[in-house]
Amino acid sequence: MASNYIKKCPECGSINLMSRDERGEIICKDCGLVIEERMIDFGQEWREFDSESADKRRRTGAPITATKFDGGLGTSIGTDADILKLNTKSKNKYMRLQKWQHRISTAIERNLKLALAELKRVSSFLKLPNPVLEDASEIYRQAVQRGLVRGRSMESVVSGALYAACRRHEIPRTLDELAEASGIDKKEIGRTYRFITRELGVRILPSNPVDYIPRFSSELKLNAETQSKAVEILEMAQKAELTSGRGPTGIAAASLYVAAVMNNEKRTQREVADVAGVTEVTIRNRYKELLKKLDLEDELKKKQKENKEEAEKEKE
DNA sequence: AAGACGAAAGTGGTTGA
DNA sequence: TCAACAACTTTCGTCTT
Repeated sequence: MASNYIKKCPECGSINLMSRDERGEIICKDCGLVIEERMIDFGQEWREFDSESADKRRRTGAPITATKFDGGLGTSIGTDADILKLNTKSKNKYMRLQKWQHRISTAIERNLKLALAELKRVSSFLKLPNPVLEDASEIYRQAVQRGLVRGRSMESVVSGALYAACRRHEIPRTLDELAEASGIDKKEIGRTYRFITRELGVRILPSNPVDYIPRFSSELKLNAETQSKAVEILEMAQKAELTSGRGPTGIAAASLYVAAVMNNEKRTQREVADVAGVTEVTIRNRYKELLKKLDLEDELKKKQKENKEEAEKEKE
């Protein structure tokens, strides 16, 4: 659904892989800036978390925003006017029900308010675009309604929802990044992520290593050619079925490493490993496979030779 | 001296009986 | 529920630049 292409981001300046997502937005995968919006009405206006301003700002009902605890819809048990018409006995009954409902909904609302605040905090820390935040809110809301939060901390469910939302929008952050941003243990996030996606039936595509390239690339300050090269290598690797079953970050990192060496922008394995959150060993393994299976050895040597020659020319 | 390489042992998660 | 298993990590010694 998402098509990728290279473009320069006016916000963070990084020459970057942009993605047009299912909402028609073009998003910088590095800083999360929304470059172009073609859709009529998503995002923007709903900055509210209190129900007072909500009614004023929202248009006729739809679209239902996920950042409000019940999406603006709700069931209430009778109005005051209704109740006045009833006899005393029934009145008491309905008032009890109203009270109950009030108790339940305020409890959920309180929880959701807190959660949404946390969600916003973490997502802005990670510079995630608005659609992801919306999606995560929706996931969290459903999780609460299904009682999946019980026995888990709110924060971990928030992180899990965010992680899932990132994956869905193909702007993945690693579990490590989520862990750092939220202060929740990586394993815990992974666990709740698996749990809630399973319980809610959220369909997640296996994450695509290509999605990691732009961010790693800009963090390593590699130029656009190197980045394209890395994507190229990655696509070849996918065709050669080198990618299945491996950690996507490792493969992305290895492709980037090879591409960097080829383009005379060499980074050490350590550097690449650090930004990708894997070890040098993993990079080495993937990198060895890439060279072997894709017959890149010759190309690599050739490029290195060229680079050397250029370096000598410079000296003169 | 730093980076690259590879072997060996350990960890956490998945899978299948 | 347990054991086998694959991917990844940690650690460490050796080779290369």
